[in-house]
Parts: sequence; structure tokens; C-alpha cells
Amino acid sequence: MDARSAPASIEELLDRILEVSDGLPKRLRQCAEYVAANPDRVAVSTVAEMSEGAGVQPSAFMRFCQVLGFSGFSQMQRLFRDSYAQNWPDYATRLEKLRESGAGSPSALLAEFVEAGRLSLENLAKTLDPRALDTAIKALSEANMVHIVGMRRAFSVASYLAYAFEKMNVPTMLHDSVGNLDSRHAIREGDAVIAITFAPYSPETVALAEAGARAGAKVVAITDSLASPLRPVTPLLLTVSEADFGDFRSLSATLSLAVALVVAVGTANRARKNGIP
Amino acid sequence: MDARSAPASIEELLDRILEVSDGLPKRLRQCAEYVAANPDRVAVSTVAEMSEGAGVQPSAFMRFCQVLGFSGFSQMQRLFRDSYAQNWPDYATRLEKLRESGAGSPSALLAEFVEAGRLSLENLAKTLDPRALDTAIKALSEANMVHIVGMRRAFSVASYLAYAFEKMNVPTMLHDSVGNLDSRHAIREGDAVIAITFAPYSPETVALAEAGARAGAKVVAITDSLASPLRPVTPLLLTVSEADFGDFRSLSATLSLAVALVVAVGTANRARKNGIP
DNA sequence: GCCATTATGGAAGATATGTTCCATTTTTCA
DNA sequence: TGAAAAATGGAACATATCTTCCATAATGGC
Repeated sequence: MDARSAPASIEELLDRILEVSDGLPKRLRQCAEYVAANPDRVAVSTVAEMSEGAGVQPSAFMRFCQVLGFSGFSQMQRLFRDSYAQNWPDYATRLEKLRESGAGSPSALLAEFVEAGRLSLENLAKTLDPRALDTAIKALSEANMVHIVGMRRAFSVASYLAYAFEKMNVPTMLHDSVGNLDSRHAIREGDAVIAITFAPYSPETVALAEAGARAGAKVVAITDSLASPLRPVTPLLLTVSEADFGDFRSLSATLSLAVALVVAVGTANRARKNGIP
Repeated sequence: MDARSAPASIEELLDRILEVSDGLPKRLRQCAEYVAANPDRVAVSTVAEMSEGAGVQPSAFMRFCQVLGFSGFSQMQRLFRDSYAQNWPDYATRLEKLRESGAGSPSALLAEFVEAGRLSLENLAKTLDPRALDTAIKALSEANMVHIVGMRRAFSVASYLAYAFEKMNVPTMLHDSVGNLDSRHAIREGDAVIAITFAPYSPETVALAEAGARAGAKVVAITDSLASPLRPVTPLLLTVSEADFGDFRSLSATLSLAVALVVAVGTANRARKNGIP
């Protein structure tokens, strides 16, 4: 066995498996194949489960880990667990460090936000429930009019949605708070409301969503956790968790979701107008 | 505590958290909030890690699990581990699958926008000139007040900048076009203007940037090409090219740049106030 | 076919992790 | 304000899990 140190990333690990598996004895090769086929299980399984899956004894699996350069299963598992959970590094402390170390140059900062944005996007693609998206789009495209509400940070998203829907010829009303005019009575049965809010949730947004629901409109919520106050209001919940960086979120994922919504609804409407059922 | 049995799915679990968290004591509520905000960590963490994250003792976290109806942490963790193995085809292959399968399905569309966003972010990190960023930040942080203007699609970015600057205690004015009131005379010498516009460029935005320059304010332009009409107006040009998808852009990169700007300016200001040169 | 070498299985030992208990602190209500 | 109830923190305990070891089985070369 070679004395190289343990792989530092999952890619590296899979490379090494590929590299050594030809010269491996039967049982160890079973392990190699099982891990290569089910890398996702490593993070959440015990040696017993893994070895059973591979059809070998725990001790064999143990040897396999060591052949790969790990001290044991635990070390290998840490790699997988980190790549899963620590995909969301603690950006707050990272920002701290950048500031302290003086490496906090604007470009370094930008790089961090770019990275945060990328993680958020990947996470969105991985976690968003396609069925939830489908039902949300169905509700929106059947609506007579789409009402949009979002305050503070979410206002950027709301205004973008309003812009894009308008461009797609979807009847839209953006509920802003100019003049503190309350326009909740504009929401009528057969309409739809898109409510966007992130922690700390704006009461105004929630209130308007509730008013919409009472008026008989379908409510689509874009929010950041299943613990959102919008959850009791509507079953149509699209959750987007953005990677934090300090006190700020990039909104990259949220905006991508927004564009996807608009385009999907826009095309659905167009299809209907052209007589396709 | 009620004697109902343990939740059988993560959805059910989050529902129950929502349901009970109001009547929970302080520490247990901390647990509830932490779990709701980081459900992904449960699968790969130990009680010690979870309780540390929530800021409580392991025993408190234990009690929390039991209030939810589980026998202990292990049982709750099993729920997450089981559900985890399923939704983990990795990002790349998932994207492939989406494209192959429902070419026009909403999820496929979302995947496209996610991909577009990612490309834009990578491109931004690669192409943005660090020196341009530095000078822009210097100009902004030396300004008495920051004026922000952007129309149509760029309005989302403008409103986000306004929100974030305000949060950073930077004096800010968002120039919208409510009531078609013209507020260009609010811009004075020693101020700075951030003008955001993309093709087809809004004349109003360009006009306001020009007015600002004439008034003796520094103008920072966020735009999409060097051929922008803002080029003659100011040397401080930050160009961001977003990947198009159909008629829409995701704005992911632009927003990341925006956050970076804000945080950099905010910290620069704070440093100055504390007497650091 | 025999010996040396390597691989394997199972069980025993070490360690990390989950769980419970109880003294102490904090809160609540009279 | 004082007593009762609830909540909390930390340490002790139990257990699941990882890891090592070695006797036995299989393999390969001579």
C-alpha cells in the first residue's frame, strides 16, 4: 500500500478509487464499486450499513478505507459530511477573517459574494421541488391578474417580477408602499398573489398575502424556510435558501427562480391563448 | 407534552415545529429555530454540533427532540438521513437529466437559468478589473451621499442597492420615477451617483448620470458593455455581462457586484469613522 | 501438492456519541 | 416578597459505532 496521504476532496477520492480498484482483492473491490456507485450514502451511513451494502464484512470496509489513505472510516466520512453540510460555510466568520487579515480587498470580497451566489444556485437546483414549481405556475397562469408584494430586500425581487411579467404581457400589479396607500382590495377572486419575504419577515407582506387568500386569490410564497409565516397562509410554498455572507444575501438564487417563474407562466399563457388546452 | 407519535416526514416535522414553537421555553425555541433554518445539517451532525449551533446544551437539544415526539436525537436524525440519500444526484448529472427529460418543463427552465446565473458569476469574477472596483469604492465612500438610479430591469438592482446602503448607514437616495418627479437637483458636489443601465439603455438613467456629473458628483456606472452611453459620462465603469437566456437575464452577477460594492463601501466608511486613515 | 503469502471473517477492545439524571438557576404566581 | 414550578447546565452513564487483532481460509508460486 502506498503511503500517500488521504484525499482532500471527493473528486480526488473518486479518482483514487478508479486508480487503485484494478489491483484490489475481491472484497475490497466490492467496496470500491459500492462507494463509487453510492457516494451520497457515505455521509449518512455507518460502517455496518456500508459494508452490508457492499456485501462485505465491516473489517473489510475498514481496510478499504485505509488502502485509500484514510486512517479509518470516520476520516473518510468526514470528507463527505463536510462537503454536504459545509457547503454552507459560516460566511459571517469568514468575512470577519477577511477583514482582520487585511485580505479584505474589494476584489476578495466580490469573490466571496460570487462564491455565495454560486452555492445558492446549486442548492436551489438541488432542493427545489419540481411539483411545487409546477403547481405554482399552474396557479399563476390561470389567474386573471398577478399581484406582487415584497418589502425591503424582497422588493428588488418583487420589482423584477413586475417588470418581467409586464414584458411577457401578463396582467400585473406591484404592491409597493408608496404613500402608504393600501391596495389590498385590488385583489379579487380568481387573481393570484406572489408574496416574497425573508427573515425577518415583513408583517405587511404577510398581511397582504392573508388578505389575498381571504379574497379568494391563490397565493404563491417565495420565502427562505419552511418556518416562514407564509406557510400557514398557502400550500404553494417555494423555498430558496441563499447563502449568507455577513448580513447580506446575494439573491442570485431567488432571482433565478423569479425569471423561471415568469417565463414559464408567460409561455403557458401564450400556449393557452393559441388554443392549446 | 402531548403523547403523539413521532413525525414521519420532514414536512410533518417542520409543521410540528411551527405548531409548538410559540409555547416553547427559550432554549428549546433556539433549537426549533436552528433546525428550521438548517434542516440540512441534522443528517450529518452530532448532538454536540447541533446544540452548539443552536447555542444550547446537548441536554436541551435532547429535550427538544423529545418534545417533538421522538425518543431522542437518533430517531430524529434517522428521518433526515433517510430522506437525504434520495435527493442527491449531484448537480451536474441532475442538470443533464432535467435537460433530457422535460425539455420545456418548468424545472428544466429553472435549471437553465441557474446555469446562466452560474456562468455569469464565473465570468464576473474573471473579468472585473480590481482597480476599477477599487476606485469606484473609493469614490463612493468619500461621497457625502450616494444617489442611485436605474430603470426597468435595472430598477431591481437600484432598489437593492438602496436597501443595502441604508442598512449599512450610508446616506442614500433612490431616484425612482414615481409621479415623474424629477429629482436631479438633489445631486450636489461631493455626492456620488450609481447609474445602472443595460441595453437598450434608458435615456432617463443616462440623463440623470449626466446631470450628476455636471453638478460635480462622481458617477459610478454599472452597465453591460464598454459601448454603453455611460462611457462618455464617467471613467468609473463597472461592466458586467450577464448570460442571456431568451429575452431574460438573471441579474445574478450584477447583484453580487452590488452587494460587494455596498459591503466594501460600508466597511470603508466605518473604518474612517473610527479614525483609521 | 506443499509452503509462503495474502485475504477474509468474526469477535474483542477502544472510543465517540447519545441519553439520563439531578442539583442549581430562573421564572411564575399567589 | 416568597414559595412552587419550570427550565437549565453539566456531569455521569449507557450504548452504538468504529477500530484492531488474530485465527482461519484462500491463493499463488515453486
